[in-house]
Amino acid sequence: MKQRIYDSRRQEAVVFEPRRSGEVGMYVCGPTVQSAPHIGHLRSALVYDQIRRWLTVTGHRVTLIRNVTDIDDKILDNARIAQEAGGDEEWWALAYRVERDFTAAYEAIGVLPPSYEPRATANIDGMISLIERLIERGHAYLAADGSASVYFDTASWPAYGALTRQRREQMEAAADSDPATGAGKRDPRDFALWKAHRAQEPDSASWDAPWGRGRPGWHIECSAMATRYLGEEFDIHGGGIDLRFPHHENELAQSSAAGQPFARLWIHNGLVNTGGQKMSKSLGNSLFAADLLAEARPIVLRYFLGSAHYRSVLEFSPDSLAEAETAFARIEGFVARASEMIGASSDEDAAPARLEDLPEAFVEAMLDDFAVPQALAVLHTTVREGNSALADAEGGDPGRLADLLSQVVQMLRVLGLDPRDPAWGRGAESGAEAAALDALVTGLLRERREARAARDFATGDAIRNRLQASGVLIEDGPDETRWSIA
RNA sequence: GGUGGCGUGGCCGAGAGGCGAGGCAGCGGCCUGCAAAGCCGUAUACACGGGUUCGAAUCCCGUCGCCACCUCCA
Repeated sequence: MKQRIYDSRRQEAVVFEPRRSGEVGMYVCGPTVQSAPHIGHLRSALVYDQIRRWLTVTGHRVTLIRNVTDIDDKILDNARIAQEAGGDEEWWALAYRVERDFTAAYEAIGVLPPSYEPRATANIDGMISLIERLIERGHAYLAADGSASVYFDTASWPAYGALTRQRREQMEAAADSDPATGAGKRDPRDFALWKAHRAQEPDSASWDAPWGRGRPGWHIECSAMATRYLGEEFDIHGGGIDLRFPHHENELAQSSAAGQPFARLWIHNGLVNTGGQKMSKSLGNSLFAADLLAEARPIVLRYFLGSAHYRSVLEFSPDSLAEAETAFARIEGFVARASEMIGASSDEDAAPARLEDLPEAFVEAMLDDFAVPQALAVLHTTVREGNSALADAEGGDPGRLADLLSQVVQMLRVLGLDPRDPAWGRGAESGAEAAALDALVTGLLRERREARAARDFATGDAIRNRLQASGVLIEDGPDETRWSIA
């Protein structure tokens, strides 16, 4: 069975054939680093992380480029507002600080670093060449007001609207979001490729160009960087569904008008809703990464974000993370108990996921447009079988248990959810603290065992309650009592 | 006005012509001194009305409701 991917340009699932067999070039729209990362950014990054991991497992060498847009109106605005309030942070310092927040949040939930993360400000020359090419070809023009602004001429490009199946004539004639730089446009649907420098903006936010000093418009940076790192034609372009228009439409228009085939396949991930409503800055219902990470373990947050198909809306409710915690803890519980029972080796821990070790149903789900929720169903079913095998392991088949454990761990690894992966940090305590805690708990459990042996259940239960109150959960097994931190 | 999506059991969430994915919560049971964990069992679910079909949650027509995008968005 071949990999199928839903191409949101063609609006249908297609069999994925990379340009070069065994290699995939993938460009994903990263954040505009203007303010703190929220759950939507995490979901988006996670979606492409899982796709990238899966394509790697199925034998592709994936080059993943995820940009950082570190120059735009909002960044300048936010820096200016903060400065007016007495701050002294430059726009570029703000952008860099926010970029680090993003990196930290991505890393927290186990998103692997892309192959490269180009910054817009480091690719101005590529954007300038692209704009020159568009001017030469008659698809861009200098602003009529004599400023250095340059606009894409949508009327000159009949295919404009191809990505989102909209006809130019029927598009709402929206006023330019920024009248100051929107001046000199021939048509309200034209978009800025280059924004002339304005006196009130810092000099550090402008660059020289053949038509005058200024800074790049939004959209052009992605065209330039995708081409630079992946070539004029590449396999997959991804991003949030809200970027489909105008951002991706404009990328496609300017790149193809410049004579480049550009992306062969477009992937768009769904957004996160709260209370049935889109979460966004303007609605003030943002769920920030920092708050979520304070509320739930990172691995649980990752599990939650993968619980809906990547193209579906993911509904976040106040109970979501607690529910995810319960569900994921069940998987972890099995992995822990089964590992103890059969004593999994550390060699096995380190082994990368292998296609042939995965259940067929899991593989089929992933091949069918990365159907992670279906893959999770296979995972849960395997865990249940594993727990059954564990329950009668005494007189049962240890080989079967080992096999099921291996399958579960392999699936978790593919999804980036292996609780034994050192990336998750195995708890915060140092070795000495862990040893001290272990000694204390073990001592209490010994006292409890003695009390219970003497049928003094009141004392035994009191010890259990005390441990539970401290966040230590205990489970009585046939021979010994396991304990874990809640 | 244009473009696209959605409506599945208490909740989340897959599926897309024929065996009721999976998770959370609930209920009954097993295990346990009691728990916890785990296992087993447990639901006349597909917005509404028509139609096509031997058979429709799935396809077609219509209706209602919700959401997103149309130059700030992941």
